[in-house]
Amino acid sequence: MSELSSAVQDQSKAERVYDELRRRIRELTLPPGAPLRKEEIALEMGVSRAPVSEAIARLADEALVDVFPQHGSFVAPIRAEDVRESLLIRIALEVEAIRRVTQIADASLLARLEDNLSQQAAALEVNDLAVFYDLDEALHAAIFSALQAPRAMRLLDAARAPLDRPRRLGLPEAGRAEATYAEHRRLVDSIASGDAEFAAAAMRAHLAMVARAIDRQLEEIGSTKSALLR
Amino acid sequence: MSELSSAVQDQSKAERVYDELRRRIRELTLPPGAPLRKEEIALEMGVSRAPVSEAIARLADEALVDVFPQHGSFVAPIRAEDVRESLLIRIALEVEAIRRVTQIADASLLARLEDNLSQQAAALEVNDLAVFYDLDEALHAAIFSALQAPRAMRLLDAARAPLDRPRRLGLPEAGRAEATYAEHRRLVDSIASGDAEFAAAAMRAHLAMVARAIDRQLEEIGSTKSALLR
DNA sequence: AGGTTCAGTCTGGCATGTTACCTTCGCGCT
DNA sequence: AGCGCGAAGGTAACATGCCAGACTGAACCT
Repeated sequence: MSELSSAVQDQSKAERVYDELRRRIRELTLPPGAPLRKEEIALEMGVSRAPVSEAIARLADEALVDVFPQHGSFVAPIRAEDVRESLLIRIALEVEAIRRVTQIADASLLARLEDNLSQQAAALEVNDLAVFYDLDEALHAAIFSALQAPRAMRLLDAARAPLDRPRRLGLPEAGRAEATYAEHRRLVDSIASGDAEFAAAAMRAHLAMVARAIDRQLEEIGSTKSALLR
Repeated sequence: MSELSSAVQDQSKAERVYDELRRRIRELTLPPGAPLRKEEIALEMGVSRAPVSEAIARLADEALVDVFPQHGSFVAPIRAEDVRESLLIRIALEVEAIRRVTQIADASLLARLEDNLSQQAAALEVNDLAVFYDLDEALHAAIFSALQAPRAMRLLDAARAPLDRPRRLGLPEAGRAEATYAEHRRLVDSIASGDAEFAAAAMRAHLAMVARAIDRQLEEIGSTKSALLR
């Protein structure tokens, strides 16, 4: 048995459980409020309760899970305050990041960003929103990765997770993807310009639009599926 | 027995171990490179290895501890890259925070900030740098706490921890405390002005000075106590 | 003598048993 | 019938035992 599992074990079991649970929560396969029974999860994933506990502890850090000691662990409801706070963190990190990246951007980075933008345009052409969103995430990640700041990038990723759920719950808005593309276009152009203040303003404007979209989605969710909120 | 321990146990054992280890690492009681033997720590703190493991995992998240699987856990060396990244995170969060706080600051907050500044002046008067630094931290915390963003505040706290060690290791610089006080004075004034851009610039300037001071300390340490760095 | 292999020892990761606590539900008391 | 109280079930937190991988050092081979 161990020969097979060791082949997969480039990451620890706790890490695998963490990744899997996180994915399910972000995709709403595990909906807000769902109980996380450690025993059950351990059984399903073929591990013991210990790595499951560690995974849940990490998810609790990211506000994706609520742990009530001696009572139970549950997928966290979508709390407006958590979403606001995640946005604050995201804005802080991404605005500072683009400021710095603008000053160190080289041709190779700009080429990668342009390539991503082309793919975004192609995805829009065929109206594939799932791919478009992946590219959206990839663009932001590409900008950030130029900083060589893995820990900060992890924080950004953690901050983005709670923002995924309202987006997936709400209906896609007509024209929003096209508007997003235009904002991304401006982001890349502003990086190419080399003007940090200009780039920061572009990022801030972009994320303000993201914030407004999420607000509308929260409202939409609140009026129909309030059970998921609290 | 349980009556006594339950009285203390407003926080879990894992949390107590975490707090204690973190304190020792920040104060350099546990110097960079020191091995963290779980068994030993568990024995000393009167708990089992499980909560110690959880504490160490959390410290590894904050880059205060390096874990080498199947080999050992050690207090992380002071890595220039970690310090740089922590500063990036700190600047990002604090600049964004002061922008927002400036827009929502009320008289009560300003009064608290002014009170803190008075105490800073008093501490400088009697040349008590330890108290001055506590007040420094408290001032930043007071600004941030106005945001009602506990998770972001935790991130900020985590980002500050790696910056403590170079400061404590290096010699205090003549006049630096006085200069810091002046920068703090400008920070509070800029918040009172209500101009978010101005306040952000003041915070950025302040943290740039902090960064330069830390850089000098890193250099000083590097030339004399390089064992602690790598 | 130098290099290599292999056993010993130490470590963290994981499995599993135990404990203490919180919730709930049902029984008994008023 | 209503209300309080206590027992039971379920949970996270913790204790403890076990295992596999990584370094170390010594013996052996070249």
